[in-house]
Amino acid sequence: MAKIEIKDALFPDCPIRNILSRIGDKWSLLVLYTLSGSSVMRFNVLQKNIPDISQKMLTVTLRALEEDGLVKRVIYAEVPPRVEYSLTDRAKSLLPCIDSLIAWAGENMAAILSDRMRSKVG
Amino acid sequence: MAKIEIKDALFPDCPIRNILSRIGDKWSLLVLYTLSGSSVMRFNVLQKNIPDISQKMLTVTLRALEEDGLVKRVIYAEVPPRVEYSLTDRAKSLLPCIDSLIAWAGENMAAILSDRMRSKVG
DNA sequence: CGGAATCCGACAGGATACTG
DNA sequence: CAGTATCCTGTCGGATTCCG
Repeated sequence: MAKIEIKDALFPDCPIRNILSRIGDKWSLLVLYTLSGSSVMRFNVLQKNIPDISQKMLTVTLRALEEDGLVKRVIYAEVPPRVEYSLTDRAKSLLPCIDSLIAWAGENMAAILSDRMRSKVG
Repeated sequence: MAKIEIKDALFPDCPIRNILSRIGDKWSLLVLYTLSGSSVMRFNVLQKNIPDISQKMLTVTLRALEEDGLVKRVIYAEVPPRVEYSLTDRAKSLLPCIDSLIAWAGENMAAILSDRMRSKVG
């Protein structure tokens, strides 16, 4: 999952490749979904909602999402510092896609798991 | 992207984590989408349609999708051997999600790219 | 033709320590 | 609090070779 690439090398216009190179990593979709839970969220709240993300990966993921115009980052010049993250309109337009994926998973995951079991046995 | 895990260790019931652990890798979505192009597809045709996939990764990806009940594999006892792959009904029910993702990408990728440019400069 | 097996490099991502 | 900066490891996936 080469998130670094701005465009896919061989197929710069393939939507699947380009979208996967952005949100197909381990954390992006999870961060977007978590952010969709409230209008604005601070760094450490975000981290508490995704307990097993390291702060490095949270930072890296947020920066990448920000570069893609999916997340807005607002820094308040206070002590202690406060940084608030929120979804951009562009990200909000992506939410239905994510939701439909989640809905699909909710309906099919149990069956998938039992299929896995059978394929392990047989 | 730990595709090996049957369930996510910390959140076995989180749909996002489980779905991502399956189709969030480099090739799965691309293979599913390619297969959706025709009712049945042979191994080497599939490979020709995804020129930069190695035959190892095509095999691995197809096996994983088969285990999840997303791809059906039919072997014909001929010489030379023939193996045909097709989407299961479960996979077909996932196609709308994939399509909406692609559609979103089609509408937003250009803007994302230009945002990237600006964030590189500024 | 459609794989399986092996070797191997690159890099995503975790752990830890430090800072404004 | 919200990060950076290193270091280090696991694994993903490419290249190659061999097989029914």
